[in-house]
Amino acid sequence: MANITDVARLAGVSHQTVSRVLNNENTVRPSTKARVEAAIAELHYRPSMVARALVTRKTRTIGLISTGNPLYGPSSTALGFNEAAREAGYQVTSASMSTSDRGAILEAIDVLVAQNVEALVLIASDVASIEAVQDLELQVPLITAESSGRMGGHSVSIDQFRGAELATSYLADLGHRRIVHLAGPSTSLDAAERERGWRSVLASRGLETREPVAGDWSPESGYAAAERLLGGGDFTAIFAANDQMALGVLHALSDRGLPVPGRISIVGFDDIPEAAHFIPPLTTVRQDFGELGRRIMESLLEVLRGQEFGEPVRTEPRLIERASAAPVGAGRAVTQPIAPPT
Amino acid sequence: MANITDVARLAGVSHQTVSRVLNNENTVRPSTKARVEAAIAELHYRPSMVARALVTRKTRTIGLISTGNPLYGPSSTALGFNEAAREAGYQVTSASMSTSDRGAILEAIDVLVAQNVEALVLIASDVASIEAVQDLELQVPLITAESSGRMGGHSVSIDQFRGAELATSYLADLGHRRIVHLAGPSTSLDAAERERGWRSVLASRGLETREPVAGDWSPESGYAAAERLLGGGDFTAIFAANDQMALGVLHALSDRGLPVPGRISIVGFDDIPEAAHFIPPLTTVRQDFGELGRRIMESLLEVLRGQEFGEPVRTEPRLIERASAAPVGAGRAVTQPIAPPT
DNA sequence: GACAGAAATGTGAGCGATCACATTTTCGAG
DNA sequence: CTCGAAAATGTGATCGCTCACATTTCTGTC
Repeated sequence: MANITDVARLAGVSHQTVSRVLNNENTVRPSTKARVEAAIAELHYRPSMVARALVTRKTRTIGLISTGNPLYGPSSTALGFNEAAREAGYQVTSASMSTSDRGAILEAIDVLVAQNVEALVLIASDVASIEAVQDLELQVPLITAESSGRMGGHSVSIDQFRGAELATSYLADLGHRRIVHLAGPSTSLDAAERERGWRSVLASRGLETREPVAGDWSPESGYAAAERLLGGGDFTAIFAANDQMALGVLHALSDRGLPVPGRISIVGFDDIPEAAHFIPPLTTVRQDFGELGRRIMESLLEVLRGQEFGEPVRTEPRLIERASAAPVGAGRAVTQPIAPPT
Repeated sequence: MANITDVARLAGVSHQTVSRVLNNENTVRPSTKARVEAAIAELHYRPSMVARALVTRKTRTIGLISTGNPLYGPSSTALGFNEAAREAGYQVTSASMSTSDRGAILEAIDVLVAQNVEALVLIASDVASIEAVQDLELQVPLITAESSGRMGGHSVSIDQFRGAELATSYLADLGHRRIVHLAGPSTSLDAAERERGWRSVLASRGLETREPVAGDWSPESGYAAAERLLGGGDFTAIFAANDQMALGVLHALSDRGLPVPGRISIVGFDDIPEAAHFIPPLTTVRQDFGELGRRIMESLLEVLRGQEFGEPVRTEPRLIERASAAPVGAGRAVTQPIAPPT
């Protein structure tokens, strides 16, 4: 590979002039600039980012850490972020891991920092991940996609609390008085926010609050949770903390012959691409993950340009009405606890 | 940040000795090694990967390009790859894009190569992406996750053809004689392989082959395709090229009151986490995407160690039996073309 | 305790760019 | 023309490390 000196020699100028052309400083005479560019083209020269990074101390690279399984939400956020970063001229070095192990996260951060990333982004909503980075002394800014506010200004998120309010109010407006919650795992901050939103609406409307049952986001856990919910007493609506669990619920109710929304209404969360084709199509809370990813990059750019972290950026989700929730009494309400199948 | 000279000074040795400790060459006396390590710890020293890369010309970085929407398959593959890479001491710089635009791909490769990645991985199954890289003259090895064999030895994949055979044979063994195919987009190499597998089984068993209807992987397209399929004539089974489209089919059939698998059996492809909770639970072909990602890294390591590309690595998918396919005639077969709803 | 050979450590150059500053060239005004 | 300021270009140091080779310090043997 040719280097800057080779180009300089061929163009008959000094290496510094080549450097000036490379960084298009406008103190180079058009005629020399043309000569240099010709030499660059002839040698197929590409400046070494590594050498440049060594002296400028800028790698134009951002470290992206993501934990947990490759779910639709985080994956979409990562994609949105990645595209926005590339557009802004940044590279993204990603460290993905299926665990949220503190040691693994710190190790990944260490490697990224050693590689001189200019900033870190953490896409993860579980307490373990957030806590792992919370009080870290870092040389570079770190932003999380996290909605509880625990990271102070260093976060960009979709308002999970608001989303849960939307879902729960919608069900309450439909006349449901007993709205149970299928919560996400207790390790998830987003899950906690969603539960909080649900509780808040129930409380403000004076509705009974039954202790929620928690799943782990998977359809399996949704299925299992539905059985526990059904064994636990009377209700007409379920607010599930994500669409996958809602699917499990749909399945469980179908297995028992309980019509949705005839007897039980369901609202999910996320609006995954499948949700519109669940049977029945799922009413859910849509989060624009791509947008979230782009916003993260925007915030990061501000910080990288020297601005202080401002208020946490928080965007609003929105309710998508489909067919899984209906006015209470549209079918017969479940009035008795239902025994599990024998 | 401290540099190698600072450490050397504090430890009372030369920078070269520090370098030796860093690269744990065993020509350093244990006592000096300990002194150096103490100095490293005291200064919180971390060697600059950038400086190291400049001289060794090795960045220990791999460029990962992925195109298209964040589907379960590619995302899982990327995760598996990322974890394997980290374990092997490599970083992953990823360029994800929702398009498969040739220009965008070449641009991304250019940026990655300029950054001195040691290898490139392309996770994409559409013709455009593969063609974009197919005849590229690159300084670094490039591996694709691609099953058609178009990339020669430079690919690692799950045998899509075999998976389709599995699905189709399963339906045929169940007694189905008219098995239609809901294909993936014509731009997808994987889709082409799946269709080829379906055709192959049909041909070898002397079964009628109806022209498949193509979707775009989305549940919406599955729904629409089901309607076209139903309008097109008689059949008792559908092999859908992926689970999401199978979901759309399930939805369409449910809307028409056609029982699955009573009248129509369905087999999908991928085994996404939701598939087990579709109504009915979907019989499908499972691909181990995480494994695929790890295999890609394995192959890459061999190449990076100087071995030649060998035969393309090809792993087998496997059929997961659930409830969406049943022996023909378990319900009444559809004998007349069904008019679309008015 | 002298010596050779091995083991341990040190020295200076160089990777490929940018930075700070020095030097040369150009251009317009008098 | 000459002069001086502005524009254009050049020079050498430097970023933080590894490489190649030089030098010093240990060993063990006689």
